[in-house]
Amino acid sequence: MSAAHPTLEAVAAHAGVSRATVSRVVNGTPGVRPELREKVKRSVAELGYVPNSAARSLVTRRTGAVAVVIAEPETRVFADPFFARQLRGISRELSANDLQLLLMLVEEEADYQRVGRYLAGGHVDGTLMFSLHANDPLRGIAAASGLPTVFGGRPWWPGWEKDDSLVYVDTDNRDGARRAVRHLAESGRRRIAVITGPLDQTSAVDRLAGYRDALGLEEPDPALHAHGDFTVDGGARAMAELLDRSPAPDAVFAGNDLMATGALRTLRARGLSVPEDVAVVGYDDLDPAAWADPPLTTVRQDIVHMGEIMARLLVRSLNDAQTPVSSVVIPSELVVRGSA
Amino acid sequence: MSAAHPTLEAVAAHAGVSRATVSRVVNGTPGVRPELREKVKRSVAELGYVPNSAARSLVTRRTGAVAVVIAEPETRVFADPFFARQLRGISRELSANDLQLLLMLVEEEADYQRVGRYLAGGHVDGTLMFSLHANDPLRGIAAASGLPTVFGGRPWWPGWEKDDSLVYVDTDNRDGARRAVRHLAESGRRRIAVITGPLDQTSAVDRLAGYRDALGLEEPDPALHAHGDFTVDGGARAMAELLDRSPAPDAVFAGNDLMATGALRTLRARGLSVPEDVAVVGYDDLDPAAWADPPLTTVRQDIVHMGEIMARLLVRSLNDAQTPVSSVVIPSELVVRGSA
DNA sequence: TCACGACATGAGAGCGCTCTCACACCGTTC
DNA sequence: GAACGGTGTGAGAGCGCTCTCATGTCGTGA
Repeated sequence: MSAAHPTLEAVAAHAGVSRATVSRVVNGTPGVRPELREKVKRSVAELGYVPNSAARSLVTRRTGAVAVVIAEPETRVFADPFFARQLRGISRELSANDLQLLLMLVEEEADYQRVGRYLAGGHVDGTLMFSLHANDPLRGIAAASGLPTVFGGRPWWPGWEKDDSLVYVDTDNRDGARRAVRHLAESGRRRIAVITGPLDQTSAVDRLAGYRDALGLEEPDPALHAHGDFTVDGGARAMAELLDRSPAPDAVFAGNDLMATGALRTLRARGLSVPEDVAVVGYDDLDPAAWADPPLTTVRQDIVHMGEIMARLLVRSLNDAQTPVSSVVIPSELVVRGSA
Repeated sequence: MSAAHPTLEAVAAHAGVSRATVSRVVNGTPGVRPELREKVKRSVAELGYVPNSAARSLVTRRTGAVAVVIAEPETRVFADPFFARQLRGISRELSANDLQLLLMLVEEEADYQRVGRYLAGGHVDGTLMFSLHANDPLRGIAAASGLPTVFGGRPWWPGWEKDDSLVYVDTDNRDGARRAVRHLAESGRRRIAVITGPLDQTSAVDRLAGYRDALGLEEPDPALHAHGDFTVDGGARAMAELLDRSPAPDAVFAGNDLMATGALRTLRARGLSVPEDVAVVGYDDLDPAAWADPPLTTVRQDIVHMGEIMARLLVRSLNDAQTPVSSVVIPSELVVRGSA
């Protein structure tokens, strides 16, 4: 066993060449005689040389790291494996490009400051940001840092449409909702209700828009519209409200699977059968959707792929800052099971 | 607005002191006159100075980063928010100590090599590792890197008990299982079956041991023992097997909530009622456990806290390499709901 | 044979920081 | 008044790397 951490210098001495040549070989820079290149490579292997990233990034001004910032209330992150999937895709793509994934979870006000300072400090080459709420400070932080940034999910703040520096990756919530509701309509349902998520999140808004599209409505019928908050309990409560109004719905489109699960619970408690009395469609295709009784008809989105695309866009703008990249919307797909 | 990234030198010039003094102030080293200290601090604020971490770690040999390595098949990571919770706890504790969280997800053989090289390269100060399977190469990689390491979940390989360099944090699976099964026995159940997870994972093994403890058994009755694989379908299948044998069980302890959910499904399909005909207890207290019908009696473990403890142990050994830290086992708690 | 360009290699500066060491200055003691 | 220790500050080396530039070597054409 040789020294713990041999330096470029040591490899150079071992191979009988200069530091510069070893550097060229290690970095794959052309212009080194093949035989010399081989010799150096052997020395590298023999000594177990690993470049010191601190020294490298000190001179290159590149860190080889990307920050993934997730600003989410506990509930959302815990209730579904959304971020785990997302991270999986991101991780794959980043490591394929020799980039490290620096995870920053934001919970409280102070965390925003910490993240802001960190990003502005130039410790990473770019960032991937998740925040589902309107007017989240993350946008400002990203802008202040001057770092290439890709958002997960369409962000939302006044005038975002005009901001062409904004790059995001989102699933096609509107189209997915459209498909789900159209499916209900086509199977003969006439009084299709909707349970919406928090309307300060674009996903909830877009899904409601898809519902309106499918039914050709300017505004949903107030009697057929209830608010959940993307939680099981919220869905159960919303379903109860809907049943207490008239006309009673013969179908429900829930803004996500959690709320659909809650709706199922209420329906069961009221002695109504699904899908005979009331058809139910969810959104997200979480694992529990398939375990539900009856199994949920829902909308699937390829979340892992969404993560991959985010990372890919970022990598592209990292490698070529000139050519701007544009946002991507991933298609959604209806999964028909027993509930509708 | 001043230069994008002012250096120590610039701050020194601005404050009219030497680089060394600024460094002392920035790092909180004592031995600087209070008035000078204030002056320097003002300059730092005014110029928006942020230390360059590359330069710093080049000389200190400290990176200020910790790698979190997760080697898990997709299924586990996706099916439950276990790691999301874990990461939450880890993230909190690390950022409280000004350490960065570097996430490395291992999926295939090649990833192990990549991680091994990276860790050996001295890019991080320590590692937190997750791997539930026997003989996972992670242990070797950790050892080879020479980095302080804390494992999540008790690892398992030949002779691990004698390896006192090993530090892990785990929940008390054995005791949790004991409580769960004792609860079944105390409510008058006589034929308590067990559905086990993959027995190459310590959590599955320990939960089985707890089952034996509670019943005072050397080995479980083969007729009352079935294998799931920690999945819903596995649990459903195992439950069917158990019901086809005799004597039919009047209670089931499932090694996790997923399998318990599957068991519930089979019982419902067979027209058996829970808990009247068969009582069911799960493990983990995932969110879907509470949504099940009937809601699952299960065992809760404080996963966020587990993450915090892992990070805390690592931080401690980072700050004081002399004093060894010892493993920690987090208590588990029975949550009684409708299913048993 | 000589001038020339193409190509391969080495020398050396410098990235921004920490840390050791030398030095200056002060108050104390004999 | 000289010697002393304590304290605060600055000078400067050096961490391991990249990258520019100078230098050396070769093949080609006149």
